[in-house]
Amino acid sequence: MARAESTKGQTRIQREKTEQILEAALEVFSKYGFRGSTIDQIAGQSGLSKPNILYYFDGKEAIHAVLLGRLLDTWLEPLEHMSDSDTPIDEICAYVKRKLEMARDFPRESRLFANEILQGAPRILSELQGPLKTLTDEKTSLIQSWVDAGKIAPVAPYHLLFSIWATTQHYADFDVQVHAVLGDCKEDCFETAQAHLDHMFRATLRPET
Amino acid sequence: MARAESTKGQTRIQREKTEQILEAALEVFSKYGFRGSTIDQIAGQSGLSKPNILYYFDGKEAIHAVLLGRLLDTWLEPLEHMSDSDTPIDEICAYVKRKLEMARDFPRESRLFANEILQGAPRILSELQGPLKTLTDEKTSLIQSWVDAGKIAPVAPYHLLFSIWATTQHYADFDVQVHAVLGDCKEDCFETAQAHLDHMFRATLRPET
DNA sequence: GTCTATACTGTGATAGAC
DNA sequence: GTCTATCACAGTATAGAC
Repeated sequence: MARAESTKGQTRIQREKTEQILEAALEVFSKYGFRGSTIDQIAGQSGLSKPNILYYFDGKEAIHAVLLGRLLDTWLEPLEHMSDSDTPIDEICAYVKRKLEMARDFPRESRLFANEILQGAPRILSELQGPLKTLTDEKTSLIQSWVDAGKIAPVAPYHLLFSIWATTQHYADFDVQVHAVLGDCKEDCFETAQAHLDHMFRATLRPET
Repeated sequence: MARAESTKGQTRIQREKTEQILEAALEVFSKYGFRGSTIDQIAGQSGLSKPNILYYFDGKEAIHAVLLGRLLDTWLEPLEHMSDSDTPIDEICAYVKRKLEMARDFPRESRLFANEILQGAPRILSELQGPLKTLTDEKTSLIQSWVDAGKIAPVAPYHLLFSIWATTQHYADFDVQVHAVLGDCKEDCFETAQAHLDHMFRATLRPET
């Protein structure tokens, strides 16, 4: 029994099926949450049989855990890229843009994350208090240094980040509501959103003269 | 069998127990989502027995439906109050403040709503396309009229509303993440958030001179 | 390595005593 | 009107044939 735990020592077939399962699981978990999802649904979505899935993964939780584990890296990456700059407003707005693009291109990942947080983050609380907190502490210090240098308006760094996360992820997480309200714009929606958020955060950060 | 459908013709005891159940159900549903919640949990939370709950309500869905029905009225009320004014920026910021207070005072309601939307709004899609869309169409027209009159900066009205909803509800819906990142500030968190959002939306809306 | 058949558990809902 | 006991079903997981 291989029970795909380490990535090493797997045949090509095993890797492919593992990916196939994870892809299907992401689709299902992001739509119905952890408890709302069944292995049957993942089986149907992936085209594999239920026992076959349980051959590759050690249960429903294990699949979910792998997805969450991968997610956090991807999720934090754009923030890691934000670094010191002579034009901090551009730097922050580039981060906003990147984050919005992720909401557009990876809405399922965003919803998987949202589902988890919304229900009290039972499976990733330690990740939030560890890597996430470390990174945000670091970046809020950076933002504070820009404030202190008078390069941007005196904003509350943590809450600025919250506003960025909230406004960008909203387009993925509340997608249904957005489209119910807007009727049905397509990509146009993201272009307008991009322009709006750019305006908003530039205005927010512009130092008083 | 009374099966509490209409509010009329109920004894005082019936109303009380009904409320007791709904209160417990809100607690549970907001925490675990619809499918993640069990009647057992609601029973435990309310102090009533499982069959007793099913005596008052026609099943799990029925309880959830009542909660969602009540929610939408409460949820839209602050937006309804936003009306034409000589100082539109104050009017919008008052709305933001009211919305943030709701996130603080009714986080469970916010999460119940978020859970529902996140999973595709299967039970309230028509409400979104009906009452919610009607109201937002009306209010975005109002905002557009302020833009046209040059009273506020040229923002995209729909996306302005999305930003307000996203930033305020974030403090209820992503509460766990907020506290993981901040450590443990208490009410202080909401005061700082209030000041931050006020600054952000004023800056966003201030017309170019 | 993959399937069929099946055991076991948790959950929604009902029947019937009190 | 409320409880105890129980059913029926869905869902996770396993055993064993192939």
